[in-house]
Amino acid sequence: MKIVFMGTPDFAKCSLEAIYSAGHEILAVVTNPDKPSGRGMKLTASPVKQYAQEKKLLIYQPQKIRTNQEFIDSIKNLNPDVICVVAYGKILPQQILDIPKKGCINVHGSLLPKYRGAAPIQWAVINGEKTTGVTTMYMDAGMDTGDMIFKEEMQIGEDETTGEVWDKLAEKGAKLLVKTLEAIENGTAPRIKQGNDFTMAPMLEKENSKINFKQMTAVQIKNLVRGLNPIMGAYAYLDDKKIKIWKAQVLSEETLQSMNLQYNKNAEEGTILISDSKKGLYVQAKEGILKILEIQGENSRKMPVEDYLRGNKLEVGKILN
RNA sequence: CGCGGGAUGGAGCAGUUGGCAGCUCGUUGGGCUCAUAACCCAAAGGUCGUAGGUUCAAGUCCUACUCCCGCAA
Repeated sequence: MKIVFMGTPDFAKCSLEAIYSAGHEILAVVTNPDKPSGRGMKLTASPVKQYAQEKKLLIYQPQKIRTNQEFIDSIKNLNPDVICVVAYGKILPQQILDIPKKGCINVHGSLLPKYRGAAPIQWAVINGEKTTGVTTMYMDAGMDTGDMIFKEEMQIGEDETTGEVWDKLAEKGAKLLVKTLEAIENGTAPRIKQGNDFTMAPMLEKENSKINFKQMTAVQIKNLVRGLNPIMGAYAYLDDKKIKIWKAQVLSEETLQSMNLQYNKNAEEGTILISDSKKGLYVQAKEGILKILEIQGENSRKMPVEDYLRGNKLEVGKILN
């Protein structure tokens, strides 16, 4: 089929690669403009653009699309059968949605109608979901509200991070997209209404990455930590210094006690119970103990706690907040 | 020219006004112990990122360069 592909991050690149390999004709690739990013604010091309360049595909990088008639017309002139949108980063106007004869297809990183929005994978992990998946759908004007075509479910491991789930879903999404395109070509693609039983997964704010020991349980903190790995990392303050926690594990008080270690059993939430480069770093949390496995100090790289504690003393009794 | 931090034995850090290069851990050997990730003793391991400069003397001060990292996007 003749396809226009729209997408930006590596998640989208997977899908582009898959449909390209599946032999579809890619008329054009639309991706966000190169943005200054990283240290030194160097202009960086999106993963999708890099792939498109490799394959010498036609690339569009419009700054705006809603009011960009010139861009809309050029897409129209390509006369695509289908437009595939995977994590593009912009909302498409009705005018574009109406262009392809066989519709605009989107790959979304959740089992719709759960987790509509920009950060479905992150929120699924943060909320401690046991399963998630990918969904393909016909796009409409709403935010991830279109009729669904196929879904594929996937388990989230207890210690899996957003990064890991992300990579797996990117693969699954790519395959599902290929399958979806086949079905559309054969005219066998279903249209399943989403219904009203939906939840939202909005873009993550900085505020979402702060650990609140007073309010969150040990399990919630652990889920937050892995949910924000490797995107921004969950942080807490110790003596006005920000420390990020990249990996943590939950222990029950009984488990810790059975380990025969000395510590204050009545400490308030956030208190450092044990800090030892051999035994590890344990912090009191609500409904459990948090064993911190990977940490990052201010202006420092992330490292295993054992390493961190060799050069940085975290005193027992101090409180994280 | 977005802001900032850093480069010191295998790891993580310290090194004050320039004056013998240190700490915690690991490694190796030995000792102690019913036993241990415990304890004791000993050893190995660094041209202090690169190149210049100032100085009797530079990890430390000056200049340039390379590489790494945090924030912000």
